[in-house]
Amino acid sequence: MPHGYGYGSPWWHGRFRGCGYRITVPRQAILDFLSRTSKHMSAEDIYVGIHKTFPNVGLTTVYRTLELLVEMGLVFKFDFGDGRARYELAMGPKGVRHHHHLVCTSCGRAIDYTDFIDEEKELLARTEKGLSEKYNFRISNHLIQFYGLCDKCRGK
Amino acid sequence: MPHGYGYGSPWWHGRFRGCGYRITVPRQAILDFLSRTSKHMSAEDIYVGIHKTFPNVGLTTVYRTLELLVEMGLVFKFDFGDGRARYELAMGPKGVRHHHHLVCTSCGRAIDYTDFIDEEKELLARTEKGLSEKYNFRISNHLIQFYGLCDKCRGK
DNA sequence: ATATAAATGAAAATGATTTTCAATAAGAGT
DNA sequence: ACTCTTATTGAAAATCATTTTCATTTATAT
Repeated sequence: MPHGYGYGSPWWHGRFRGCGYRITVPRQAILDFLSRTSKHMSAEDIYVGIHKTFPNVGLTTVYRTLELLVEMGLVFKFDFGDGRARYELAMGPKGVRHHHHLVCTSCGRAIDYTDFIDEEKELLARTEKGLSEKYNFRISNHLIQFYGLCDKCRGK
Repeated sequence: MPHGYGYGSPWWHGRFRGCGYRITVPRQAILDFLSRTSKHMSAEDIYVGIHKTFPNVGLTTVYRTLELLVEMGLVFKFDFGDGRARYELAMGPKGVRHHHHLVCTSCGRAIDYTDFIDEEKELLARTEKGLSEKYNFRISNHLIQFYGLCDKCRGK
């Protein structure tokens, strides 16, 4: 099997071992679950999602694991303004899934978009460089979100 | 006094009256306080800030007023990732204060920046147009934040 | 197989924000 | 100015996502 991780250890085992973190059932369950969806999941969504298969993984552990994954850079954490954080796998075997969000201020739905990323990337790189120098900031990340009304909510 | 609103009713009275909202002491206090600062204030910051002069304005009213002001578009609400919302006056007599933020992931400090706004504006306008059409979204706003370590937090 | 420290789950704590509800006050009409 | 109507308010209680505590379990180095 050239490329792909169908058999053998999942690709992220090395990252864990390298950081001295243990590979546990809840962590595998959560990463596996996240890798099977492209939606924006809340901690509770994930808890519910794995509960059928792993009934003894608690919500606390989901929160703790997500915090760890965010800190490791494996997961992105977003705030769409409804008071609960959303999580998404940052990258898979194929690399970083770079995208931004269109958030509906009425129903809270968030749509991923990857359009215009190339021009955007170029501008962002320049902006980051300029800002880093001017404010002596080490920029590691950015967030772009557009807000508005989705097609369903437009008709009032 | 040509231009400026030093005497007479504050500029936002009309907006309130037009919406059928009453002009009350707490609302005046909060708007006045926000117009005197350029910092990013939490609801409690505002509560504390006006408490000396207006000891009988409660925290509940601060939250309620901010919600109203955000809905009216007079105030922007931001999330810098520390669990408490921050508020800023959206515009003054001089117009919209368009800027974005550099957020330090270590100390939580947020720096305003207005650099590169012109190029950015152009790209954003194009992106908004494209996204609006493609996803049938009515975009009304956007958020851009850069995350990293500020000068003070860089030296670990 | 064993030791040891990391990881876990349940319950309790936290803390920002919201809701409830009776009391107050803004503003229209007089 | 006075009255009426209803929006607005403040205090206390409720909510709810997330975090902390702590005794127990488990991954993994030995």
